Amino acid sequence: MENFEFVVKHVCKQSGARIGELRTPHGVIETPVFMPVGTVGTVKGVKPEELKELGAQIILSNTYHLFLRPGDKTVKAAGGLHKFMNWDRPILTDSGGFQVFSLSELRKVSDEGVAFRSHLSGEKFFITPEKCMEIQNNLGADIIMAFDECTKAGASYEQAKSACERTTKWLKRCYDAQKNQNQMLFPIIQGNVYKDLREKSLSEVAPYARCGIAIGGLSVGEPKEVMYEILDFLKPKYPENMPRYLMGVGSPDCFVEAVARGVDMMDCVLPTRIARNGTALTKRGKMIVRNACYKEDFTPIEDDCDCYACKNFTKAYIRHLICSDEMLGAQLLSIHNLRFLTRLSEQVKKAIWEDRLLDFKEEFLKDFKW
RNA sequence: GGUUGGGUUGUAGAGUGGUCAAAUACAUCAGACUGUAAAUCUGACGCCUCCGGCUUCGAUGGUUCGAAUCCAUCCCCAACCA
Repeated sequence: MENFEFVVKHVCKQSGARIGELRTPHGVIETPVFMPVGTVGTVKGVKPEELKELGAQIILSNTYHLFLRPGDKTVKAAGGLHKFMNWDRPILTDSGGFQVFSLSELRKVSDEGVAFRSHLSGEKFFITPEKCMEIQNNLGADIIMAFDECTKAGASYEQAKSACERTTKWLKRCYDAQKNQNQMLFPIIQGNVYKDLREKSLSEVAPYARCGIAIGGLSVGEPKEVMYEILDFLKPKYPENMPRYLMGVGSPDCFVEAVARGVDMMDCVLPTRIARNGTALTKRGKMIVRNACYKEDFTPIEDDCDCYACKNFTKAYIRHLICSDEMLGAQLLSIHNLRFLTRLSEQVKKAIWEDRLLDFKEEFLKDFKW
């Protein structure tokens, strides 16, 4: 795969965390990286130029959502997702595997695939691994994800085992169906909180990994400590020379904890979602800017933040926008929250270069309350 | 000055003898949010020593076992007529 390459630039002597560079057809991604989520081909409330300004290197989109609307064929006709949404940096599309989990009321899983009822119209669709690859080929993201079965927190061993087996079988079918040299397929490890299943899943899935491997089925409701334990368990077992992508994580504390456990890539809806609901990320934890105590607080969300919102607006103003249901409030908080994560990733990278990530983690978590 | 309608817990607005501390909406306050069915959802919203008690429905007085609801007087508001 000459279009993709991952190079480890440095390994933190203190933590084992890595600095890496992942080359893709749309540019190089420096890891560890936080990837903003733009489910339907837009990071809600944030323009592409703003994403670039705040340091987003790659964004996520979703197979299931774009398949339903506007349709992958339409995106293809537009010239692919990059052109359609005017984003020339790398894109990763999730496979719809997470929707197998989150839309559990609207779907039925079988070995052949997943029967979905559209959450928009109720119309029935059947998504197979092959169909999933076809859609993702049409969308044209740089990194595409295997179609997996994600289990919920509290799933029984049997359920988790069955989901793992299915995920492996589906991966083989995805692999056979994926022919596009400009798209890198990431396999996904499942196994819920069961270490033997995680290990088995990893060993079954790793042979299919060419330039990246993903850890799925975490941060779905289990305690953070349990997630950290699984990451610790997996850390020495990954295949060499490829980035590890922890799917759906996370909050700033989880981001730092995961990088310290060898994770290179993460994505999460949290920063943009809580922004729309009136909450800002700060180094002390979350700040509910909507709260009355900021009514006449004419200072920025964070004094030392370099984002557009902090450089130009006060908490009192943003609170006013949020309370007035003005869309600019959500936009400004989204920019701030995403910048918070990209800035955090920059700080983390610096600490790795300096071989002091564990020190940084301790310092960061000392003040950060979640 | 007259006629009519009306004054209900922040606002609007139900309720017209007991099941009413009083529907509902909005506002307000607080919380949640982790591969986005989320610009969504949850809770609180008279007071208290809160599995119980206390004080409320313009004011005062009355009828009644019992009143936000019925009667009397007064105060205020709106529309219209002079």
